[in-house]
Order: sequence, then structure tokens, then C-alpha cells
Amino acid sequence: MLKRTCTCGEPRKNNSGETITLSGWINTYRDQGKGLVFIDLRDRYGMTQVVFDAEDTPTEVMDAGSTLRREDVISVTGEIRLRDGKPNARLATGEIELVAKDIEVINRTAKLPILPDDHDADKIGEEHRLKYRYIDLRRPAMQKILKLRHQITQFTRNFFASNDFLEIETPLLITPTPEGARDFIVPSRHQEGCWYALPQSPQIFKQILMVAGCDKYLQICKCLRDEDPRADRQAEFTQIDLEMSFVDQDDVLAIMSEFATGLYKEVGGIDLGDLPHISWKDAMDKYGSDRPDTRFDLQLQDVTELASKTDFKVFNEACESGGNVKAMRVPGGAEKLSRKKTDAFAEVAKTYGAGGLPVVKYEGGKFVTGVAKFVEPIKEELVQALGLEDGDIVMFGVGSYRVACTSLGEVRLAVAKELDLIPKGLFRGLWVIDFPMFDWNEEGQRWVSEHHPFTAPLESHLDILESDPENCLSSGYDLVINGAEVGGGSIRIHTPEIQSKVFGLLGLSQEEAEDKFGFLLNALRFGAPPHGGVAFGLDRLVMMMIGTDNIRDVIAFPKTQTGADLMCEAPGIADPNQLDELGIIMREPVQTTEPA
RNA sequence: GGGGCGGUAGCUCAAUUGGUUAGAGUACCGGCCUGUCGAGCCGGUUGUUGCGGGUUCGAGUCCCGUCCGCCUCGCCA
Repeated sequence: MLKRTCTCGEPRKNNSGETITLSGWINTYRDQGKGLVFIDLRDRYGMTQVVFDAEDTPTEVMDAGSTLRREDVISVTGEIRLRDGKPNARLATGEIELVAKDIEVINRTAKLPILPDDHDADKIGEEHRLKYRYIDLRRPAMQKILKLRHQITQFTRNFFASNDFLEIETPLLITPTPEGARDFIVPSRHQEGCWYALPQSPQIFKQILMVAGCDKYLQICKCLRDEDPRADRQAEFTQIDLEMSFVDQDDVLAIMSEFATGLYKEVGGIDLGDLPHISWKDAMDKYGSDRPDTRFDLQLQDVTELASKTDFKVFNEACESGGNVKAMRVPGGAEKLSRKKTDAFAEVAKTYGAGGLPVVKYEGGKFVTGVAKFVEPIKEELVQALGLEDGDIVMFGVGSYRVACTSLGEVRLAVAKELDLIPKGLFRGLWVIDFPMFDWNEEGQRWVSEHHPFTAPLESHLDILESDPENCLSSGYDLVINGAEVGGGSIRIHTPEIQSKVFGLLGLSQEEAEDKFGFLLNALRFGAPPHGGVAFGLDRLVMMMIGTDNIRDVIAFPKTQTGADLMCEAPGIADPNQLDELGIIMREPVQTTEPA
């Protein structure tokens, strides 16, 4: 093999006259006829134009050159020279070209199913890109993502290493636990009938590492949750997982803020500014979300009391059942938001549990359209409360506190998108703190953890943990950037007494708690330091910096909505002998279906 | 589990109220062309219309079922 002496991104005009060897893929070929062929040779580092010029290239090399096709793999030796034609400003190497003197055609490609072209990549069906991922990943845009992801993990390791964190691995084969997401489970061969779970996160292990005196822990680890994916969510994803001992919330937020702002600045060239703290209640009240997007101004206001003075049945029912009415003023919205558009926003509200989206416009000093006649009696008060000006539109979120807030909060995002209120290139981050400890689950008629069962209550709320769980706040915190949760954590419970109480509130009996979490409770009995930490979603960090909404763009080998890997065709059928060794009998004979 | 969108040539798409031989661009193959760079010009090959069933004289088009992909609600401590 002709071994390369430099990469396709390197040669410049000051290398003129040098003889070098390049290796790579044929990106394009331009055959000008007998005696002149251009190819662009591509590797991870860039592209260089290679010219086969009969005046300077040996005949047999000319012949080989004219047979080259896109994505063939070659090595080519030649001399760098300034281009005869115009330089190509779009290529870093655009001022020079390599005059082919010797060539080795290393591997010719079969007929290509897709072309690795950034130019029309978004036109290619994602299904094809995933099936032929090795071709798709050759695209410079995909290479850029892989590199950015690498830079983020490198920055992370360097940052935390220089702050005395130890990178420690935790097991992949662990024990199934109740609570939380559905586990992926793995059969045990040695103990027939028993199963491992794949970790939803290393949560308990990292806490135990604190008990073990490790003090500061870091891991960049895979987490697995057998739940339905979304555009920004995969069953298999990566967390930057951290834990620290002898710290309080301020300590954790301080170093994690330093990390986050440093990361965005160093790797992304993005100034995140300060990361203010906002309480969960404030976030819900003002933005209708526990991950508020603060890049634009629209805010929600509570008008429950005013609404109760109206004769509007929808308002009254919410008020009487202890719910809320939230209002959002959209300045100048009366003209910009047609009935058709507000109807579309109503669909958004309905998706999030609201019955609809009452709307009223304020024009010429009076309310018009929608629920105008219902809010007329509270006109003066409403105008004053919301600071209404002529030409505004008001939308209402009605329902239980969470439904009123979140449905209108989602409408807020839709309105911002519709009216193009979100400045491009702006990044805004904040910490959401003071989450509730619990959320009441109607279906199961029990409390569930808002964060997770190991989250400590605020010290000041310890006394109401059991007497008033609804109002007990936790030490949980989420880092939110541009309306996306990019990380979250908490100060953990570090005594077995409180941990048992929380398990109890979650409806886990003493026996169940001991059975499922005994190892943690035990660890807490043997000298657990106060500790807390964070996990950042690596995939989301990459997505945000690269500017994509699609998590599959930032994962080398992602899975589909049904958890399939279209390239390797996972999941697959196990050999009957494998199942037999594991003591597993299929309920139904396996149906092999022909792929479509 | 629910709702929505989609599946036609290797790829991206078109195909009128159901109508005869399913087209175009691109890729690929052949030819021409000595300064191109998403090269150009000329010619050519390419189809289980996802799969199965039904209605019909006739189905890419209508109906039923099913598979796959995407978006989404639930779910994701």
C-alpha cells in the first residue's frame, strides 16, 4: 500500500513542489476528456483536488485515474502545484492541486445506495442513512459532529480531572429495581430465573462510591431506559455523571456552572453568561414549564381570582375544583394571530390536558372575539393586571395548577415560534431549583418522586416531609438551556432513617425497601458522607451546540422509534440453544417477518 | 396503548375523477470534451408501486389487514 504522508486537509501553497502521498475516498470526479481528469480526494481532515494531466502524469496512472468513481478508495502520490485554473475558495486546499504520478486503487465501491453529500443529505430518507451509516458518517457534517462530541468529552475529562474528580466505572449488569423507567433486563445463565437489569443511570453506585470515600467521581456512561423514544430521546443514551462528597447545593451548582459555561465557551465558542437560579414554582408560574425558555419575554400570570368573578363556566369549574386560570398577554397579537392560528394553539393546549384555549383580543378599548363577553365584567381589572394595550391578545390556561401552567406554557412556546420571537444564536441557561419532593399520581393513587427517591428534602423542609409531603421541597436542581433540560441532580439523602421515610412515602414497604434497596440502605448505615451530584445529558449538549433537534444526528449508531438498529438489524432472534442454556421458553414460536 | 404523516427506479420525487406502455432529476453504464470544482454535452440501463387480501372490465390511485420509518400524547424516578 502506498502510505499517506499527509492528510487531504493539509496541503497549502507553501507546499508547492513537494511530493506527497494522500489516501482517501473519491468525493467527486470530473473527467474533462482524454488527458485531463480531476478528482476531489476526501478524508476526515478535508479535501484535495488531484489532477490527472497527460502532460505530467504517466500513461498507466492516467488510465487508472479515468476509471475512478465516487467513493472508491485510493492512495495517490504526486507533486503539489498551484492550480492552473482559478482557486476554489470553498476548499481550504483550494489554491493547490496534486499532480498524480503514481496511484494505487485500494478498493472500488459497489453501486452506492446513498451518497455522502452534505449538500443533499437532508433529502435522503433517514432510514437509508441509518442502514448505511458507514457511508452517511463520511459526510463532513457528520464528521464534525463526531469531533465535537469528542471535544466535549475531552473538555469534561480535563475539567473534572483538574478538579480532583476520579473517573470510575460502574457495572452494566446490575439488579432490577422498582421505581423509575422500565428496565432492560438480561437473563442470568448461572442463576436460572434471575435477571440482571441494565442501568437507567449509575445513581446508586455513585452514591455508594461516596460512601466508599471516593469524594469526587466522574463517569461518561451509557444509560438505558426501555421507554418510547422521541426526537430528542433514545432508549440508549450517554450521561456525564458526577458526584461529590461534603458539599451542599451551592457547592454543586457553583462548580457545575463553571463547567457548563466553560464548556460552551471553550468548545462551542458560546457565551452562556451567568446561570441564574429560579425556583420550580416561579418557573411554572411565569413560564408554565419546569424547563423555561428565557430567550424571549412572554410570561404567564395567575388570574384565578379574577376569573372566579366571571360567569364563564370553564373558569368557574377550574376555580371551584381548586385549579387555576393563567393568562398570557401577547403584545400586538390581535392582528398577527388569526382565528386559524389561535385554533392551532388550542390544539396544543388540548394535547397537554387542557379542555381548550380561551382567547380574547383587546382592540379599541374593548374585548372582542372569543370569550369577550365572559371577561367583560372583569375588564378593568384584567386590563390593569396584565397591563393590556390596544392590539394585544390574551390566552388563558385553565385546569388544575399543573395543567393550567403547562398547557399555556406550551402555547407560549408555540406562539414564540409562530411570531419568530426567539433570537437566533442566543443561548440562555438557568438552574431550576426547589422542586417539589413528590407529585401525586392519580392513576396509582400514590406519591411519586418528582426527581428520584434518593433526593434529599431541603433541610428546612425536613420537618414537613411526612406531615405535608405535597409542599415539601427537595434539593433537586436542573440545568436548563434554551428550554431544554441538559442536566439535573440533587443533594442526596445520606441517612438510612430519611431514606426509609421517603421509601415509605412512595409506598414501598419496609420489606420491599430492604429487598430492593437494601444495599443502599446498608451503605448509608456505615458512615455515609453528605453528598450530591449531577448528570448531564451528553447527547443533548451536542445537539444544542450543533443546532439540531434530532438526537440521532449526534449518535454514531442510533436506534429507531422501535428500538431497532437498522444497520446491524438489532434486535435479532436468539439461537434456540442460547435460550435453552438460559432456561427461557418462548410463549409463542418465533415469527420471522420479512423486512419491508 | 392512543393520535397524525409517510413508503413508487440505487437515491430524491411526479403520475388528473380509478384508465391502456408508471415518468423526471440524480446516481450508474457508454461516447464526446485540456482547467474543472454540485463540471458540461449526447445516448442508454434500471421498477414485486413496502407486504397480504378485497372491490372493479381495469388499482400506484378505493377498502381491509399488516410491516417499516418519522412526529407526538401517555411513558421517560
